[in-house]
Amino acid sequence: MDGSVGETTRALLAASRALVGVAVRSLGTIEDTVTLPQYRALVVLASHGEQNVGILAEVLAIHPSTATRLCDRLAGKGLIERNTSTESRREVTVTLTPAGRALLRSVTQRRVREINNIATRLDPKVRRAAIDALNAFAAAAGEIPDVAWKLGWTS
Amino acid sequence: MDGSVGETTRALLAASRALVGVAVRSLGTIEDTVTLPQYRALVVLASHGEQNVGILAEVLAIHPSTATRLCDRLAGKGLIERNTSTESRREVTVTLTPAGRALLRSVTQRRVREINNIATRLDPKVRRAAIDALNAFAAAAGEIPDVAWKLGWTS
DNA sequence: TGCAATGTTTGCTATACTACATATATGTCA
DNA sequence: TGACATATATGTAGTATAGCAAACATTGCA
Repeated sequence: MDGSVGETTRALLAASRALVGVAVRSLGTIEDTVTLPQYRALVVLASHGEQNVGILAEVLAIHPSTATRLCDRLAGKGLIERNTSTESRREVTVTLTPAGRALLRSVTQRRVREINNIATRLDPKVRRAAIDALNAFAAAAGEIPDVAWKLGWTS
Repeated sequence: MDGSVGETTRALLAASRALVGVAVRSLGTIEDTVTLPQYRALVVLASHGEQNVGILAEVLAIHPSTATRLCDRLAGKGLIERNTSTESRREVTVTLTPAGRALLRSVTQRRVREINNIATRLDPKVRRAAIDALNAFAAAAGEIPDVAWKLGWTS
């Protein structure tokens, strides 16, 4: 135990497994409501506000026509709403509906609840140290050009 | 800043986003080789050794017939091998091939590399604290009945 | 006005996942 | 041996993702 990078990496890898597990379980709630690509689209809309179909496609790295049909299904489920853009009548603006927002909220809530659950079990002294360490880590990670939000995995 | 649970949760949530982002990017490498369900199957085989098709189906929570065809595709790609079980000739044992193992290794390596990259940027003192905090977190998380490995997200 | 560029949708095709019902092979027990 | 249970595979069918090509609507500019 010397605080070397290697040891930190090992610890982070272990924490990574745990936190990814939490993230996956939080998605379990909605897996029969929306598919993963659909969920990703919702996350993009939540974090970046309403978008054109084209922008959405670009962000998700899918073909515009695929985005159209993905929106078909999300709209069919009442999770998004399509409106003609106010700026240009050929553009279609996609917005989260209250139901879509609620779905995302339920995922985050579940995630927070579980993380909170785990944090409660930490020794107070360790917990104090964890805050600084984890914030520092998140900050350091943030310096990397972040594409994860594109994939809808970050919330 | 009082070291309360809420603050820890916030920090963990931030770290979670960062680490999940890392995990997702590490999967990006292989996304045109295997699908997510296929990857999950490989992870199960890696972490739990060779399995029957039936057990695999159960662990992945999919129908046995779905597992059969998933194995068809993985075998077609040379990532797994099917053999008649030594115990019973009606059972089929599924094993990772060296190629399958290599694929998983490449994902983990990419993950380690990126985490290492981030860890390097941490202040040595913080890094020291991070090790303890994250190990404690991973340990605390481990006490929860963990189903994440079922989903193939933990490695 | 007419024509090119832009944004979205639709037609088509292919692959994968999914399950249910059924078939086949094997094991087990009476 | 014969009947039943178990393990896997195959037939069939529905849904989602995905991309390419083509149609369509709209914008903007010459």
